[in-house]
Amino acid sequence: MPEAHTRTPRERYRTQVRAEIKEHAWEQIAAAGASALSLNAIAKRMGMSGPALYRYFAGRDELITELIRDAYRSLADTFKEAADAGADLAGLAHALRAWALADPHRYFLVYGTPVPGYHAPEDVSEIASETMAVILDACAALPSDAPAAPFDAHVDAHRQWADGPPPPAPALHRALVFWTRLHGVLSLELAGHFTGMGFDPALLFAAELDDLSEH
Amino acid sequence: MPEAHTRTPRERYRTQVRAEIKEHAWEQIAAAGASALSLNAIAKRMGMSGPALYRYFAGRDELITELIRDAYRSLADTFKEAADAGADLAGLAHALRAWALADPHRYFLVYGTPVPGYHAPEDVSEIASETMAVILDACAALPSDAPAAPFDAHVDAHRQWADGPPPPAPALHRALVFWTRLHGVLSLELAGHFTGMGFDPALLFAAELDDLSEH
DNA sequence: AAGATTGTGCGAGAGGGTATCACCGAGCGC
DNA sequence: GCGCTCGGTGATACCCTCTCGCACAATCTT
Repeated sequence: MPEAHTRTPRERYRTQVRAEIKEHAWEQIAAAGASALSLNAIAKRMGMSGPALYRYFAGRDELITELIRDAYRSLADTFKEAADAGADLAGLAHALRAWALADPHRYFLVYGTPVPGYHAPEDVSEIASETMAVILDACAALPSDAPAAPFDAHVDAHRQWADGPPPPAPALHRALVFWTRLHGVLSLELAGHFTGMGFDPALLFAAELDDLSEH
Repeated sequence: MPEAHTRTPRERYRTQVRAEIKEHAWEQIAAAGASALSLNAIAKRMGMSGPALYRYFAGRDELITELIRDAYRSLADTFKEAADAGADLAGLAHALRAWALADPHRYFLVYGTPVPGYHAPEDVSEIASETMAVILDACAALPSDAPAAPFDAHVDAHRQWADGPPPPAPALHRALVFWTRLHGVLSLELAGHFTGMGFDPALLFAAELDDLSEH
């Protein structure tokens, strides 16, 4: 993290404390999950009183939203870095897997059980589409020898995109398949649904990736 | 639900109240998610005092565990019914999708973000393996013209199964692919990650299923 | 039928959580 | 240097889980 060269010392202190709060929040999430995040506990660990944190975050929801935003941002940056380094789909897949394994709770903050009342702010879905754009670019770079499945025709018929021109149907299909298959393996692995089955999830991930490349 | 032919009227009353509590719990989960489940709120809605519920469930954890158990049981029964009705893999897939869409929160109780401290009781993982067994049976019934991927060799080398003889590697591989791919589409759809992309998730699900059948 | 027993619900209360409030004190901009 | 804004605190209200002792009613036993 580069030194935020903010104007006043107060602002600098403020951003610093905010960052420290988020750090403790991540630790707490790693220890007991996002639902057990407690502002009070964070305050106590920082040697502050409970209500003091409300000077920095409007409430628990805002803090969690910020963490979610950071998680999305981190994933998008990871993908962009990999793409800038010339990674193809396999490279992106490995970057995704490494990112997920590095902090499973961060992964679940992005792709885990949604909270019914919660609606992600605008910029979060924007960051999500950044991530999707990287995958789409990698897919568009591939020859489209796919036999034009009925799904592609459907996409062609219903294409509507948040902003900008919609991607070609085969590339979108490929990107969706990439995304959903890898997420399928990763999320079940991280949730521990493969334990006791006696195989290495990494190899199942690799097998799915191979199948994606051949197809 | 068949009338539980319990002996004493008291036992009958007890099971009835327990069932009613669970019903209200499901409603509350549907409204605000599992993390917001409140014994107090359930008690108030049932016209009882807070502590009264502790006569029926040892605590919040036990209630949630019971709900999770019911969810697993419901999924396993759905699969078994479909299999008994002669469903092939496609039939199982549609049964799974229908089950998931009927109550997304139930799906996330099974396959959603895990709670760090929580460990599923023995019988829950047993029910989970019942579900897996149905998929495996359907996979074993298919001709294995797969080209013996390296993953299959790995499974052959490391086969160890909870109980009973381990399944043949190609069938297990097929079952895992079936499971992970459909879960990948379903979980992202239910979590709302496809909203705003302008395509019908059902068709993506169908496309993945087609690919599974061809392969 | 009457007593003993067991199950059931209740109020009180401990302990912890979110969030708001008025109130200080210290550092900052002028 | 002065005023003002910002950061921190204790008090407080309200919610939650969960425990305890007590009262009441239904059941079982004699």
